[in-house]
Amino acid sequence: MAQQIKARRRVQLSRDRVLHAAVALADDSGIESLSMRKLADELGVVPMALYKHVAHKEELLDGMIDVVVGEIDPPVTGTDWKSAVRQRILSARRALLRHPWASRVMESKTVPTPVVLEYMDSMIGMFRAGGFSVNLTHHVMHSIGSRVLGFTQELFNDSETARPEVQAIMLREMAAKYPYVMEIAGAASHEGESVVGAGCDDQFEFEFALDLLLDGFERLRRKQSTSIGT
Amino acid sequence: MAQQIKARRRVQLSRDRVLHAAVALADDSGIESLSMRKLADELGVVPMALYKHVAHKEELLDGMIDVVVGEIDPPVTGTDWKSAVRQRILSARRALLRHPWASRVMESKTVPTPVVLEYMDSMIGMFRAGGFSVNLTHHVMHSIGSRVLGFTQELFNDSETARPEVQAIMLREMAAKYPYVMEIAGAASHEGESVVGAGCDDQFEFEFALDLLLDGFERLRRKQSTSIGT
DNA sequence: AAGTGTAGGTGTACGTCGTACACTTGTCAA
DNA sequence: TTGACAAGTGTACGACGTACACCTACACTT
Repeated sequence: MAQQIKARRRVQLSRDRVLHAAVALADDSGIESLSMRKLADELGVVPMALYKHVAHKEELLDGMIDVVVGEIDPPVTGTDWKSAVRQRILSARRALLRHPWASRVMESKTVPTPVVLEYMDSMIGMFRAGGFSVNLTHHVMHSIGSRVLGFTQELFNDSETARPEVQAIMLREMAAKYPYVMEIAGAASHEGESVVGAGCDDQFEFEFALDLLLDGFERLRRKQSTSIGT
Repeated sequence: MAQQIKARRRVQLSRDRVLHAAVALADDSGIESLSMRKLADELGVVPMALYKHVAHKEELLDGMIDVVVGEIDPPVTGTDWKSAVRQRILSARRALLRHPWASRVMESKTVPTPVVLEYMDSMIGMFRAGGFSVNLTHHVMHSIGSRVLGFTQELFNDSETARPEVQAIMLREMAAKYPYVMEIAGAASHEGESVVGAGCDDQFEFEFALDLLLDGFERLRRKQSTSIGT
Protein backbone atom coordinates (compact mmCIF):
# COMPACT_ATOMS: atom_id res chain seq x y z
CA MET A 1 0.00 0.00 0.00
CA ALA A 2 2.46 2.58 1.22
CA GLN A 3 4.74 1.50 -1.60
CA GLN A 4 2.08 2.03 -4.14
CA ILE A 5 1.35 5.55 -2.91
CA LYS A 6 5.01 6.55 -2.93
CA ALA A 7 5.05 4.84 -6.32
CA ARG A 8 7.72 4.88 -8.98
CA ARG A 9 8.57 8.36 -10.24
CA ARG A 10 7.23 7.09 -13.58
CA VAL A 11 7.92 3.66 -14.94
CA GLN A 12 11.60 3.85 -13.94
CA LEU A 13 14.21 4.46 -16.56
CA SER A 14 16.49 1.77 -17.95
CA ARG A 15 19.04 1.52 -20.72
CA ASP A 16 16.57 -0.46 -22.73
CA ARG A 17 13.75 2.01 -22.34
CA VAL A 18 16.11 4.85 -23.29
CA LEU A 19 17.32 3.01 -26.37
CA HIS A 20 13.90 2.07 -27.61
CA ALA A 21 12.52 5.54 -27.02
CA ALA A 22 15.45 6.94 -29.00
CA VAL A 23 14.78 4.56 -31.89
CA ALA A 24 11.11 5.51 -31.92
CA LEU A 25 11.95 9.19 -31.86
CA ALA A 26 14.48 8.88 -34.67
CA ASP A 27 11.98 6.84 -36.67
CA ASP A 28 9.45 9.56 -36.75
CA SER A 29 11.36 12.81 -36.39
CA GLY A 30 14.55 11.92 -38.20
CA ILE A 31 17.94 11.22 -36.70
CA GLU A 32 19.22 14.77 -37.09
CA SER A 33 16.56 16.16 -34.81
CA LEU A 34 17.18 13.57 -32.12
CA SER A 35 18.69 15.37 -29.15
CA MET A 36 19.36 14.26 -25.61
CA ARG A 37 17.00 16.96 -24.44
CA LYS A 38 14.08 15.93 -26.63
CA LEU A 39 14.64 12.31 -25.77
CA ALA A 40 14.60 13.14 -22.07
CA ASP A 41 11.40 15.11 -22.59
CA GLU A 42 9.80 12.16 -24.30
CA LEU A 43 10.64 10.01 -21.31
CA GLY A 44 9.34 12.59 -18.85
CA VAL A 45 12.73 13.08 -17.32
CA VAL A 46 15.45 15.71 -17.07
CA PRO A 47 18.22 15.52 -19.75
CA MET A 48 21.00 14.56 -17.37
CA ALA A 49 19.03 11.54 -16.21
CA LEU A 50 19.90 9.81 -19.47
CA TYR A 51 23.56 9.91 -18.59
CA LYS A 52 22.97 7.39 -15.85
CA HIS A 53 22.22 4.87 -18.60
CA VAL A 54 24.41 5.86 -21.51
CA ALA A 55 27.84 7.45 -21.24
CA HIS A 56 27.28 9.99 -24.04
CA LYS A 57 25.35 10.49 -27.23
CA GLU A 58 27.74 8.32 -29.22
CA GLU A 59 26.95 5.39 -26.97
CA LEU A 60 23.27 6.10 -27.38
CA LEU A 61 23.70 5.82 -31.15
CA ASP A 62 25.65 2.59 -30.75
CA GLY A 63 22.82 1.20 -28.67
CA MET A 64 20.27 2.26 -31.24
CA ILE A 65 22.16 0.42 -33.96
CA ASP A 66 22.21 -2.67 -31.80
CA VAL A 67 18.45 -2.45 -31.45
CA VAL A 68 18.06 -2.35 -35.21
CA VAL A 69 20.52 -5.19 -35.83
CA GLY A 70 18.72 -7.16 -33.15
CA GLU A 71 15.61 -7.04 -35.30
CA ILE A 72 17.25 -9.02 -38.10
CA ASP A 73 16.05 -12.61 -38.20
CA PRO A 74 18.54 -15.36 -37.34
CA PRO A 75 19.68 -17.52 -40.27
CA VAL A 76 17.16 -20.07 -41.47
CA THR A 77 18.41 -23.66 -41.39
CA GLY A 78 17.88 -26.59 -43.66
CA THR A 79 18.32 -24.95 -47.05
CA ASP A 80 21.14 -24.28 -49.43
CA TRP A 81 23.48 -21.41 -48.69
CA LYS A 82 21.97 -19.25 -51.37
CA SER A 83 18.43 -19.03 -50.19
CA ALA A 84 19.58 -18.84 -46.58
CA VAL A 85 21.79 -15.86 -47.35
CA ARG A 86 19.11 -14.35 -49.50
CA GLN A 87 16.47 -14.51 -46.79
CA ARG A 88 18.81 -13.12 -44.20
CA ILE A 89 19.80 -10.16 -46.32
CA LEU A 90 16.19 -9.42 -47.14
CA SER A 91 15.43 -9.51 -43.44
CA ALA A 92 18.25 -7.03 -42.84
CA ARG A 93 16.85 -4.86 -45.55
CA ARG A 94 13.44 -4.87 -43.91
CA ALA A 95 14.99 -3.77 -40.62
CA LEU A 96 16.83 -0.93 -42.34
CA LEU A 97 13.72 0.21 -44.16
CA ARG A 98 11.92 0.40 -40.83
CA HIS A 99 14.70 2.64 -39.51
CA PRO A 100 16.02 4.67 -42.43
CA TRP A 101 18.51 6.57 -40.27
CA ALA A 102 20.32 3.40 -39.28
CA SER A 103 22.55 2.89 -42.30
CA ARG A 104 23.75 6.48 -42.12
CA VAL A 105 24.60 6.14 -38.45
CA MET A 106 26.43 2.88 -39.09
CA GLU A 107 28.46 4.45 -41.82
CA SER A 108 29.66 7.12 -39.44
CA LYS A 109 31.03 4.56 -36.98
CA THR A 110 34.60 3.36 -37.20
CA VAL A 111 34.40 0.49 -34.72
CA PRO A 112 31.55 -2.04 -34.82
CA THR A 113 29.71 -2.98 -31.64
CA PRO A 114 29.75 -6.59 -30.45
CA VAL A 115 26.20 -7.03 -31.67
CA VAL A 116 27.22 -5.99 -35.16
CA LEU A 117 30.28 -8.21 -35.07
CA GLU A 118 28.10 -11.09 -33.99
CA TYR A 119 25.85 -10.51 -36.96
CA MET A 120 28.79 -10.33 -39.33
CA ASP A 121 30.24 -13.48 -37.87
CA SER A 122 27.11 -15.48 -38.39
CA MET A 123 26.78 -14.11 -41.89
CA ILE A 124 30.28 -15.22 -42.74
CA GLY A 125 29.49 -18.55 -41.15
CA MET A 126 26.68 -19.07 -43.63
CA PHE A 127 29.07 -18.82 -46.56
CA ARG A 128 31.65 -21.05 -44.92
CA ALA A 129 29.01 -23.66 -44.18
CA GLY A 130 27.90 -23.41 -47.79
CA GLY A 131 31.31 -24.53 -48.97
CA PHE A 132 33.02 -21.21 -49.66
CA SER A 133 36.73 -21.04 -48.95
CA VAL A 134 38.01 -18.45 -46.49
CA ASN A 135 39.37 -16.28 -49.25
CA LEU A 136 36.35 -16.49 -51.45
CA THR A 137 34.13 -15.69 -48.50
CA HIS A 138 36.24 -12.66 -47.81
CA HIS A 139 35.82 -11.27 -51.31
CA VAL A 140 32.18 -12.18 -51.37
CA MET A 141 31.49 -10.29 -48.15
CA HIS A 142 33.09 -7.23 -49.66
CA SER A 143 31.01 -7.63 -52.81
CA ILE A 144 27.81 -7.68 -50.86
CA GLY A 145 29.02 -4.50 -49.24
CA SER A 146 26.26 -2.19 -48.31
CA ARG A 147 23.78 -4.87 -49.12
CA VAL A 148 24.74 -6.82 -46.05
CA LEU A 149 24.33 -3.68 -43.98
CA GLY A 150 26.58 -0.88 -44.96
CA PHE A 151 29.55 -1.16 -42.69
CA THR A 152 31.64 -3.82 -44.34
CA GLN A 153 34.12 -1.41 -45.80
CA GLU A 154 36.38 -0.66 -42.93
CA LEU A 155 35.40 -3.12 -40.31
CA PHE A 156 38.88 -3.07 -38.90
CA ASN A 157 40.37 0.32 -39.29
CA ASP A 158 43.72 0.22 -37.61
CA SER A 159 43.90 3.93 -36.84
CA GLU A 160 43.28 3.51 -33.15
CA THR A 161 45.47 0.56 -32.32
CA ALA A 162 46.15 -0.21 -28.70
CA ARG A 163 49.46 -1.45 -27.31
CA PRO A 164 50.46 -4.83 -28.80
CA GLU A 165 49.92 -6.81 -25.59
CA VAL A 166 46.39 -5.49 -25.16
CA GLN A 167 45.81 -6.20 -28.81
CA ALA A 168 46.93 -9.79 -28.37
CA ILE A 169 44.50 -10.34 -25.52
CA MET A 170 41.64 -8.78 -27.42
CA LEU A 171 42.54 -10.92 -30.37
CA ARG A 172 42.25 -14.12 -28.35
CA GLU A 173 38.90 -13.03 -26.99
CA MET A 174 37.64 -12.13 -30.40
CA ALA A 175 38.78 -15.42 -31.88
CA ALA A 176 36.63 -17.20 -29.34
CA LYS A 177 33.54 -15.09 -29.89
CA TYR A 178 33.76 -14.42 -33.62
CA PRO A 179 35.64 -17.33 -35.13
CA TYR A 180 34.55 -16.67 -38.69
CA VAL A 181 35.46 -13.03 -38.58
CA MET A 182 38.89 -13.89 -37.28
CA GLU A 183 39.40 -16.58 -39.86
CA ILE A 184 38.91 -14.01 -42.59
CA ALA A 185 40.85 -11.26 -40.89
CA GLY A 186 43.70 -13.68 -40.28
CA ALA A 187 43.81 -14.92 -43.84
CA ALA A 188 43.98 -11.40 -45.12
CA SER A 189 46.80 -10.17 -42.95
CA HIS A 190 49.44 -12.82 -42.50
CA GLU A 191 52.42 -10.77 -43.51
CA GLY A 192 51.47 -7.37 -42.14
CA GLU A 193 52.82 -6.28 -38.78
CA SER A 194 49.48 -5.11 -37.43
CA VAL A 195 47.55 -8.20 -36.41
CA VAL A 196 44.20 -7.11 -37.75
CA GLY A 197 43.30 -5.35 -40.96
CA ALA A 198 45.83 -3.68 -43.24
CA GLY A 199 46.29 -6.97 -45.08
CA CYS A 200 43.16 -6.41 -47.11
CA ASP A 201 43.51 -4.72 -50.46
CA ASP A 202 40.47 -2.46 -50.65
CA GLN A 203 41.07 -1.59 -54.24
CA PHE A 204 41.14 -5.24 -55.20
CA GLU A 205 37.93 -5.94 -53.32
CA PHE A 206 36.18 -3.04 -54.95
CA GLU A 207 37.15 -4.15 -58.41
CA PHE A 208 36.27 -7.76 -57.61
CA ALA A 209 32.69 -6.77 -56.86
CA LEU A 210 32.52 -4.27 -59.66
CA ASP A 211 33.61 -6.83 -62.23
CA LEU A 212 31.21 -9.38 -60.86
CA LEU A 213 28.41 -6.93 -61.53
CA LEU A 214 29.71 -5.79 -64.91
CA ASP A 215 30.00 -9.39 -66.09
CA GLY A 216 26.45 -9.97 -64.99
CA PHE A 217 25.36 -6.87 -66.89
CA GLU A 218 27.06 -8.03 -70.06
CA ARG A 219 25.31 -11.38 -69.88
CA LEU A 220 21.96 -9.62 -69.53
CA ARG A 221 22.69 -7.16 -72.29
CA ARG A 222 23.35 -9.95 -74.75
CA LYS A 223 19.91 -11.46 -74.33
CA GLN A 224 17.73 -8.44 -73.92
CA SER A 225 14.56 -10.14 -75.04
CA THR A 226 13.62 -11.49 -71.66
CA SER A 227 10.97 -9.56 -69.75
CA ILE A 228 13.64 -7.78 -67.77
CA GLY A 229 15.73 -6.49 -70.61
CA THR A 230 13.12 -4.69 -72.64
CA MET B 1 48.92 53.09 -56.09
CA ALA B 2 46.20 54.37 -53.82
CA GLN B 3 44.31 51.19 -54.63
CA GLN B 4 47.24 49.05 -53.61
CA ILE B 5 47.59 50.79 -50.27
CA LYS B 6 43.94 50.46 -49.43
CA ALA B 7 44.38 46.86 -50.59
CA ARG B 8 42.01 43.93 -50.40
CA ARG B 9 41.03 42.95 -46.89
CA ARG B 10 42.61 39.62 -47.75
CA VAL B 11 42.18 37.86 -51.02
CA GLN B 12 38.45 38.63 -51.15
CA LEU B 13 35.93 35.92 -50.40
CA SER B 14 33.93 34.05 -53.02
CA ARG B 15 31.59 31.11 -53.11
CA ASP B 16 34.33 29.06 -54.67
CA ARG B 17 36.91 29.93 -52.07
CA VAL B 18 34.42 29.16 -49.31
CA LEU B 19 33.55 25.79 -50.83
CA HIS B 20 37.12 24.71 -51.39
CA ALA B 21 38.19 25.81 -47.93
CA ALA B 22 35.30 23.80 -46.50
CA VAL B 23 36.34 20.71 -48.45
CA ALA B 24 39.91 21.07 -47.26
CA LEU B 25 38.81 21.50 -43.68
CA ALA B 26 36.51 18.49 -43.81
CA ASP B 27 39.28 16.46 -45.42
CA ASP B 28 41.62 16.89 -42.54
CA SER B 29 39.44 17.50 -39.51
CA GLY B 30 36.46 15.36 -40.35
CA ILE B 31 33.05 16.49 -41.46
CA GLU B 32 31.53 16.43 -37.98
CA SER B 33 33.93 19.05 -36.70
CA LEU B 34 33.34 21.36 -39.64
CA SER B 35 31.51 24.41 -38.33
CA MET B 36 30.68 27.72 -39.93
CA ARG B 37 32.76 29.39 -37.25
CA LYS B 38 35.89 27.29 -37.80
CA LEU B 39 35.54 27.69 -41.53
CA ALA B 40 35.27 31.45 -41.15
CA ASP B 41 38.34 31.39 -38.94
CA GLU B 42 40.26 29.48 -41.54
CA LEU B 43 39.37 32.13 -44.10
CA GLY B 44 40.32 34.96 -41.76
CA VAL B 45 36.81 36.27 -41.66
CA VAL B 46 33.92 36.61 -39.24
CA PRO B 47 31.36 33.75 -39.28
CA MET B 48 28.50 35.78 -40.71
CA ALA B 49 30.59 36.75 -43.71
CA LEU B 50 30.08 33.25 -45.09
CA TYR B 51 26.35 33.85 -45.32
CA LYS B 52 26.93 36.33 -48.11
CA HIS B 53 28.05 33.38 -50.23
CA VAL B 54 25.99 30.43 -49.04
CA ALA B 55 22.45 30.64 -47.69
CA HIS B 56 23.01 28.20 -44.82
CA LYS B 57 25.08 25.24 -43.83
CA GLU B 58 22.99 22.83 -45.89
CA GLU B 59 23.84 24.78 -49.00
CA LEU B 60 27.48 24.72 -48.02
CA LEU B 61 27.31 20.93 -47.85
CA ASP B 62 25.60 20.79 -51.24
CA GLY B 63 28.37 22.89 -52.69
CA MET B 64 31.00 20.67 -51.14
CA ILE B 65 29.43 17.62 -52.77
CA ASP B 66 29.48 19.40 -56.09
CA VAL B 67 33.17 20.06 -55.67
CA VAL B 68 33.80 16.36 -55.10
CA VAL B 69 31.62 15.23 -57.99
CA GLY B 70 33.37 17.79 -60.15
CA GLU B 71 36.61 15.91 -59.55
CA ILE B 72 35.32 12.79 -61.28
CA ASP B 73 36.79 12.37 -64.75
CA PRO B 74 34.45 12.71 -67.73
CA PRO B 75 33.67 9.49 -69.61
CA VAL B 76 36.46 8.19 -71.80
CA THR B 77 35.48 7.76 -75.43
CA GLY B 78 36.37 5.22 -78.01
CA THR B 79 36.05 2.02 -76.05
CA ASP B 80 33.35 -0.49 -75.29
CA TRP B 81 30.74 0.41 -72.69
CA LYS B 82 32.27 -1.89 -70.14
CA SER B 83 35.70 -0.43 -69.81
CA ALA B 84 34.30 3.09 -70.13
CA VAL B 85 31.93 2.49 -67.22
CA ARG B 86 34.64 0.74 -65.31
CA GLN B 87 37.09 3.61 -65.63
CA ARG B 88 34.48 6.18 -64.70
CA ILE B 89 33.41 4.33 -61.59
CA LEU B 90 37.00 3.88 -60.52
CA SER B 91 37.51 7.59 -60.99
CA ALA B 92 34.47 8.26 -58.80
CA ARG B 93 35.90 5.93 -56.23
CA ARG B 94 39.18 7.83 -56.21
CA ALA B 95 37.32 11.08 -55.62
CA LEU B 96 35.40 9.57 -52.73
CA LEU B 97 38.53 8.14 -51.18
CA ARG B 98 40.08 11.59 -51.28
CA HIS B 99 37.07 12.95 -49.40
CA PRO B 100 35.81 10.19 -47.13
CA TRP B 101 33.04 12.35 -45.66
CA ALA B 102 31.40 12.85 -49.04
CA SER B 103 29.43 9.62 -49.32
CA ARG B 104 27.97 10.13 -45.87
CA VAL B 105 26.89 13.66 -46.71
CA MET B 106 25.35 12.51 -49.98
CA GLU B 107 23.40 9.83 -48.24
CA SER B 108 21.85 12.41 -45.94
CA LYS B 109 20.52 14.45 -48.87
CA THR B 110 17.07 13.82 -50.27
CA VAL B 111 17.31 15.98 -53.40
CA PRO B 112 20.32 15.78 -55.71
CA THR B 113 22.01 18.95 -56.91
CA PRO B 114 22.17 19.72 -60.65
CA VAL B 115 25.81 18.71 -60.68
CA VAL B 116 24.96 15.32 -59.29
CA LEU B 117 22.07 14.91 -61.71
CA GLU B 118 24.39 15.81 -64.55
CA TYR B 119 26.79 13.10 -63.47
CA MET B 120 24.01 10.55 -63.19
CA ASP B 121 22.69 11.52 -66.57
CA SER B 122 26.00 11.02 -68.30
CA MET B 123 26.46 7.71 -66.48
CA ILE B 124 23.12 6.48 -67.72
CA GLY B 125 24.04 7.72 -71.17
CA MET B 126 27.04 5.43 -71.18
CA PHE B 127 24.86 2.38 -70.74
CA ARG B 128 22.35 3.56 -73.33
CA ALA B 129 25.11 4.19 -75.83
CA GLY B 130 26.44 0.73 -75.05
CA GLY B 131 23.22 -0.83 -76.26
CA PHE B 132 21.33 -1.27 -73.01
CA SER B 133 17.57 -0.83 -73.18
CA VAL B 134 15.93 1.79 -70.99
CA ASN B 135 14.59 -0.79 -68.61
CA LEU B 136 17.77 -2.75 -68.34
CA THR B 137 19.72 0.43 -67.76
CA HIS B 138 17.34 1.30 -64.98
CA HIS B 139 17.89 -1.98 -63.17
CA VAL B 140 21.58 -1.86 -63.80
CA MET B 141 21.92 1.60 -62.26
CA HIS B 142 20.19 0.32 -59.16
CA SER B 143 22.51 -2.67 -59.05
CA ILE B 144 25.55 -0.50 -59.09
CA GLY B 145 23.98 1.42 -56.24
CA SER B 146 26.50 2.83 -53.87
CA ARG B 147 29.24 1.88 -56.25
CA VAL B 148 28.22 4.60 -58.64
CA LEU B 149 28.26 7.06 -55.77
CA GLY B 150 25.84 6.28 -53.03
CA PHE B 151 22.77 8.30 -53.75
CA THR B 152 21.03 6.19 -56.34
CA GLN B 153 18.46 4.78 -53.97
CA GLU B 154 15.90 7.50 -53.72
CA LEU B 155 16.93 9.95 -56.36
CA PHE B 156 13.35 11.08 -56.71
CA ASN B 157 11.63 10.96 -53.40
CA ASP B 158 8.18 12.33 -53.94
CA SER B 159 7.67 13.51 -50.39
CA GLU B 160 8.04 17.16 -51.22
CA THR B 161 6.00 17.48 -54.38
CA ALA B 162 5.12 20.93 -55.63
CA ARG B 163 1.84 21.89 -57.28
CA PRO B 164 1.23 19.90 -60.50
CA GLU B 165 1.69 22.89 -62.81
CA VAL B 166 5.05 23.74 -61.32
CA GLN B 167 5.95 20.10 -61.52
CA ALA B 168 5.11 20.00 -65.21
CA ILE B 169 7.37 22.95 -65.93
CA MET B 170 10.21 21.49 -63.95
CA LEU B 171 9.70 18.26 -65.78
CA ARG B 172 10.10 19.89 -69.16
CA GLU B 173 13.24 21.68 -68.02
CA MET B 174 14.69 18.48 -66.64
CA ALA B 175 13.89 16.55 -69.79
CA ALA B 176 16.01 19.03 -71.72
CA LYS B 177 18.95 18.99 -69.36
CA TYR B 178 18.95 15.37 -68.24
CA PRO B 179 17.43 13.36 -71.07
CA TYR B 180 18.71 10.01 -69.92
CA VAL B 181 17.52 10.47 -66.38
CA MET B 182 14.08 11.39 -67.63
CA GLU B 183 13.97 8.48 -70.00
CA ILE B 184 14.44 6.12 -67.10
CA ALA B 185 12.19 7.98 -64.71
CA GLY B 186 9.49 8.08 -67.38
CA ALA B 187 9.73 4.40 -68.20
CA ALA B 188 9.37 3.52 -64.57
CA SER B 189 6.30 5.60 -63.82
CA HIS B 190 3.87 5.54 -66.68
CA GLU B 191 0.83 4.48 -64.77
CA GLY B 192 1.37 6.32 -61.47
CA GLU B 193 -0.31 9.65 -60.92
CA SER B 194 2.82 11.38 -59.67
CA VAL B 195 4.92 12.18 -62.69
CA VAL B 196 8.26 11.31 -61.22
CA GLY B 197 9.30 8.41 -59.06
CA ALA B 198 6.84 6.13 -57.26
CA GLY B 199 6.71 3.91 -60.33
CA CYS B 200 9.93 2.18 -59.35
CA ASP B 201 9.68 -0.98 -57.30
CA ASP B 202 12.55 -0.66 -54.85
CA GLN B 203 12.14 -4.16 -53.57
CA PHE B 204 12.42 -5.54 -57.07
CA GLU B 205 15.53 -3.50 -57.78
CA PHE B 206 17.16 -4.64 -54.59
CA GLU B 207 16.51 -8.28 -55.35
CA PHE B 208 17.63 -7.84 -58.94
CA ALA B 209 21.06 -6.71 -57.82
CA LEU B 210 21.21 -9.17 -54.99
CA ASP B 211 20.51 -12.10 -57.29
CA LEU B 212 23.00 -10.86 -59.81
CA LEU B 213 25.64 -11.03 -57.11
CA LEU B 214 24.48 -14.34 -55.68
CA ASP B 215 24.56 -15.93 -59.13
CA GLY B 216 28.06 -14.65 -59.60
CA PHE B 217 29.04 -16.09 -56.21
CA GLU B 218 27.66 -19.48 -57.10
CA ARG B 219 29.65 -19.55 -60.32
CA LEU B 220 32.80 -18.75 -58.39
CA ARG B 221 32.07 -21.26 -55.68
CA ARG B 222 31.81 -24.07 -58.19
CA LYS B 223 35.31 -23.59 -59.50
CA GLN B 224 37.24 -22.67 -56.41
CA SER B 225 40.59 -23.71 -57.72
CA THR B 226 41.42 -20.41 -59.39
CA SER B 227 43.78 -18.13 -57.51
CA ILE B 228 40.85 -16.18 -56.17
CA GLY B 229 38.85 -19.01 -54.73
CA THR B 230 41.45 -20.61 -52.52
C1' DA C 1 13.85 1.04 14.38
C1' DA C 2 17.83 3.70 13.13
C1' DG C 3 21.63 4.41 10.28
C1' DT C 4 24.03 4.37 5.88
C1' DG C 5 25.75 3.28 1.11
C1' DT C 6 24.37 3.63 -3.40
C1' DA C 7 21.86 3.84 -7.76
C1' DG C 8 19.05 6.90 -10.05
C1' DG C 9 17.04 11.45 -10.91
C1' DT C 10 17.80 16.87 -10.52
C1' DG C 11 19.58 21.77 -11.26
C1' DT C 12 22.77 24.82 -12.68
C1' DA C 13 26.18 26.18 -15.64
C1' DC C 14 29.56 26.35 -19.57
C1' DG C 15 31.21 26.32 -24.20
C1' DT C 16 29.82 25.53 -28.99
C1' DC C 17 26.80 25.67 -32.57
C1' DG C 18 23.73 27.91 -36.60
C1' DT C 19 22.01 32.11 -37.89
C1' DA C 20 18.66 36.57 -37.58
C1' DC C 21 19.22 41.31 -37.82
C1' DA C 22 21.11 45.75 -37.79
C1' DC C 23 25.41 48.04 -38.75
C1' DT C 24 29.57 49.68 -41.35
C1' DT C 25 32.61 50.01 -45.22
C1' DG C 26 34.65 49.94 -49.65
C1' DT C 27 33.68 50.33 -54.79
C1' DC C 28 31.87 52.04 -58.81
C1' DA C 29 28.21 54.56 -61.91
C1' DA C 30 26.19 58.75 -62.76
C1' DT D 1 30.30 64.40 -55.35
C1' DT D 2 26.84 61.38 -54.35
C1' DG D 3 24.66 57.59 -53.26
C1' DA D 4 23.43 52.70 -54.21
C1' DC D 5 24.82 48.25 -53.62
C1' DA D 6 27.66 44.31 -52.47
C1' DA D 7 30.70 42.52 -48.97
C1' DG D 8 32.19 42.11 -44.27
C1' DT D 9 31.11 43.03 -39.03
C1' DG D 10 29.06 42.76 -34.23
C1' DT D 11 25.80 41.48 -31.17
C1' DA D 12 22.51 38.43 -29.68
C1' DC D 13 19.44 34.29 -29.13
C1' DG D 14 17.97 29.68 -28.60
C1' DA D 15 19.39 24.80 -28.97
C1' DC D 16 22.71 21.63 -28.18
C1' DG D 17 26.04 18.07 -25.38
C1' DT D 18 27.56 17.38 -20.96
C1' DA D 19 30.59 18.39 -16.36
C1' DC D 20 29.69 18.63 -11.65
C1' DA D 21 27.49 19.08 -7.34
C1' DC D 22 23.42 17.89 -5.27
C1' DC D 23 19.28 15.40 -3.57
C1' DT D 24 16.41 11.30 -2.54
C1' DA D 25 14.57 6.83 -1.94
C1' DC D 26 15.39 2.32 -1.25
C1' DA D 27 18.39 -2.18 0.28
C1' DC D 28 21.17 -3.21 3.60
C1' DT D 29 23.25 -3.86 8.05
C1' DT D 30 23.12 -3.58 13.04
